[in-house]
Formats: sequence, structure tokens, C-alpha cells
Amino acid sequence: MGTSGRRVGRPRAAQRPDSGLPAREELLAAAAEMFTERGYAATSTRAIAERAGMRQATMYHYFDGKEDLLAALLEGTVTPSLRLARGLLADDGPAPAEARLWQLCRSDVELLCGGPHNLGALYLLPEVRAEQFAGFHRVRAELKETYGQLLAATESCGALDKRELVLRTDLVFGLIESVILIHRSGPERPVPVFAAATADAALRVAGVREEDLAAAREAGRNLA
Amino acid sequence: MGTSGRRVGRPRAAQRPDSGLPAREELLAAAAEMFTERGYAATSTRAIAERAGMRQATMYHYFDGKEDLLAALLEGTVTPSLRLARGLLADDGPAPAEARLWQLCRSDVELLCGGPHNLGALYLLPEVRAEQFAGFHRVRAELKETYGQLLAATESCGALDKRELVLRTDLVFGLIESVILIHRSGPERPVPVFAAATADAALRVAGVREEDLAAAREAGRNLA
DNA sequence: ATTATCTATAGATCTATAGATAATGC
DNA sequence: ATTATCTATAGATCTATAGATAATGC
Repeated sequence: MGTSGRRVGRPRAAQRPDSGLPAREELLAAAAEMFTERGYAATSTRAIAERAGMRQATMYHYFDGKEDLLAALLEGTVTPSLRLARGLLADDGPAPAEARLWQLCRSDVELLCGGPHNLGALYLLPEVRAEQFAGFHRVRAELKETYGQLLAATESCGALDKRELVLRTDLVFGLIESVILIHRSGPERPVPVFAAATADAALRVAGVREEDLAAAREAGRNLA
Repeated sequence: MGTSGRRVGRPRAAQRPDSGLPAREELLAAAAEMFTERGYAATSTRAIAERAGMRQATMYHYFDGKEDLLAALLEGTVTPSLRLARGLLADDGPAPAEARLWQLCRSDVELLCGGPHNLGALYLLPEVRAEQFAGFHRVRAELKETYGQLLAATESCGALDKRELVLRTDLVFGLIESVILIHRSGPERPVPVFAAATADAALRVAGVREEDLAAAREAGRNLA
């Protein structure tokens, strides 16, 4: 049986060229596209379901509603970053904290800008403050915590007191997340170049001196 | 006649303690609050009008609809920044570009974080891409252009080629706008402190060396 | 029997307009 | 006469549920 043999259940009404994706994934992809292109507000459950090739009511077989879709999309955005961040933090190899921070920043920018849609922009939605998104907020807070620990281990931030360190962390993390805004304005720039430049900028914000930057960058690249 | 004498027109149905604001302003304030707190999507024209003390239909006397309100709010956010930016750019006093850039960054952060609501977050809405917001986009592009000109005049960026300069501008402008995200996470930090720290970070991204920072900051403060 | 889907729809909105009304202004 | 507001509502949604149906699996 190939991937798209006969499937259980009543056939779909409007059959389209089989995307191969499971229905749940298809819904997520449709929601990602429409939320980012038209806006969360402006996207109805009907529009999502229809784009995923099924009728509106069928969506409820997979998700509890629009907010549930949004929550799933958001968590999917941060989870890969967090996995990488943990790896870099645990890595007790010889790479200095500066290099690991550089690599983390670079990869996060790639993740945020690499996908077909600007999913990051979704967590600016005020809706995301709701209870329902606690899971997402937890994961994101953990990612930020990792940034903080790497920063604390750098030479330039090592001497800062707690409060100053939190401020630096906010600024670096903010810079990385701001690529969501930036990338929109100049999408003709190649992502790898942009990601490296943003990682450079993050180290500058961290206080790494211009003359130490190249070394950190080189060492960082080798962690990829 | 005091500010709140008898007013022309049919009296309001539900009279509240007279806010003193003209109806149009009252609507804008209500929309600002609800858009940022509950979300644009989740806010109905009825909710806005009611909070402004009038009935839903009355809103249409002042605005063409929800999008029109959003457009007005957005333009109001950038216009003061742009005015300041132009002033700093035209100022042919003795202050170096670094100092003027610092001051521009500092004030923009104050403006973005100072208001009662996080209005900046609104222009992340995908809805804002629509035709209707062309005016807002124009003003914002002009503000960014000013950042670019100040950056080009700094010592550290003077030698960069066109493309590199655009990249730096994007990163600095992005950092400033990212305070929209950052400020949400730590609103217990005093805004003036945060604004100065962000301006410092912006100069670092611009490539200003650590040992030149203090001087630029001092000169920048005197421009206020 | 289980599953994935469908059709149909109740009930709850929400937006925008039409037309009336109650003030002040002249 | 002008103005700012009101009431009422048509028409267009949209969400979530109930219940039917058409496949496969055993």
C-alpha cells in the first residue's frame, strides 16, 4: 500500500489532488497560511477547512476551534529552537559561550525566517495572552532562560549584576524576535546572510568587542 | 462656556461621567484599549462604541469602520516620532550623528512604551498590509529613512557600502521596534532606564565601540 | 465496529444603513 | 437648520453541534 491508498472514513466531498499530508497537518498548514496572509481575525474556520480540502464541520474532528489551531502553530514554532538551545547549553565542549550564543542566534533567525510563512508574527496577537496559550508561553520562557544562561557565561556580561543581565537578555532576545518585523521589509536578502548579520548584532548588544567578534563567529559556525 | 457646556445634538442614551474628550478622541481611546487588550479580531464595533459611551451606530458618524479606526491609531503612533527624527536630522548643531541617533532611539522607545497601551503591537497585524494603510506605511518608511541617514553619518557605518548600510538600518530599526515585544515581558522596569539601555544597544548594533559609548550618550542626553 | 467525513442548522453574533429624534444655533 | 445622537433592523456572516453516511477493518 502506498502512502495514499484507500483511507478509512467517508470520502471527502470536494476531492483535490491528494496532498499526501494527514488531515491534521493539512489544517495546520492552511491555518498558517491564512493567519499570516489575511490575519487571524479575518480567517474563519470555514476558510481554513475549505483550504485544507474538507468541510467546515470536519475541522472540529481535529481541533477544538480557531484558538486551538493557533496554539498548535505557536508551539511548533518555538519547540525546535528550544531543542537546539538546550543542546548548545549542555554542550560542554571547548566552544566559548560567545560562540554558542552566536550559533543559537543564527539558527533561531533561520528558523524564524526560513519557513514559508511568518509564523512568529502570530505571537504578537493579544489573543495569545489567554489561558489557553500557557503551554506556548512556558516553552518560550524556557528558551529565553537559555539565552540568559549563555549570556551570563560570556566574558562581557559575566560581571553584570542580576538586573543588568536580565535587561541584556531581554534586548538580545528582543533583537532576535524582531527579525519577524525586519524580514518582512526586505525579503530579497538571502536568509543565511541575514541570519549571520543578526547573530553578529546580537553579540554586539551583548557587549562583545568588535575585535573579538570574528573569532566568536568562526567558532560559532563550527557548532552547526 | 466651560469645556463641557451644553452640546449640540441629541443627548446620549447612557450618560457617563463626562470624560471631557471629544467623541472622536473617545472612540480612538476606546479602540486603542480594546485592540491591545483583547485583540483586534475580538473587538466589535459595538464594544468600542459602548466603551466610548455611545451606541454602535453612532461610531459611523466619526469613522468608516474598524479598519479606519486602526489606521488612525497607527498613524498617530509614528507621527510624533517622525517629527522628532526630522528635527534631529536637520539640527546642524555640533552634536555628532552618534549622539543624535542615541537620542532618537531613546525617545522612540519612550514613545512606544510610554503610552498606556502597547499600540506598536498593532502594526504586526496582517490586516495592516491592506491598501487602506498606505498612509501609515509611508510615514513609517520615512521614519526608517531618517534612521538610515543618521546611521550613514556615524563613524562606524560611514565606510559601509549601500547594502550593508541598509542591513544595519534594518537591525537598528528592528531593535527599537522590538521594544514592543520586550516591554510586555518586563513592565516593572522603569521606562527611562529601559529607553536609555535600548539606545545604548542600538549604538552597539551600529558598531559604536564600547569606549565611545559614554560620550555619545552624554551628548545625546543634552539634545533632549 | 470504527473512522472520517458529510449535510443541515440553531443560535449568536456582527456590520452598516435607514430613518427618527432631541439638542443647539440663527 | 444643523448637528449628534438614537432606535431598529436587514443581511451576512460565523461557530459549534446533532445526526447521517460511506468508507475500511475484523
